[in-house]
Amino acid sequence: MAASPVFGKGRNERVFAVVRRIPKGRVATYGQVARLAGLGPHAQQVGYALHALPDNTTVPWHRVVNAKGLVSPRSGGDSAIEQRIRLASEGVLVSRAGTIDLDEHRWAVDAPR
DNA sequence: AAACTGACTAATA
DNA sequence: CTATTAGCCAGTT
Repeated sequence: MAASPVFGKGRNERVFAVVRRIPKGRVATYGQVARLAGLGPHAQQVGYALHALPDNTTVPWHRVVNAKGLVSPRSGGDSAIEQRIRLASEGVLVSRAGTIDLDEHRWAVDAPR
């Protein structure tokens, strides 16, 4: 075999694996997850993957936000509000406008500095 | 089986 | 600050 013994069946599984590794009280951006998942600069794929996520998933999708530190408004969905509430419940402070202090909550594998 | 839609980022103007 | 352009995959119809 020698082919690429990749995990999972698609890229989705890979994204979920990374999101699941996000520690509580911390948030990661789509671009960050995409990079860790090995998708490269293709952050949109992460968004699409979460879109296909079932409701019974154990993945903390609410810990994923966009690069602006803003909670994705999604399309006409109130789920964005739910996400905000979940984050606040974990100790993540969210501004009234929906902005999060990435400097404070950005999930850094190695934050030197 | 083909086409459409959808949770994004980054650079440029 | 906003607007525009280019790139990707999977689920649903």
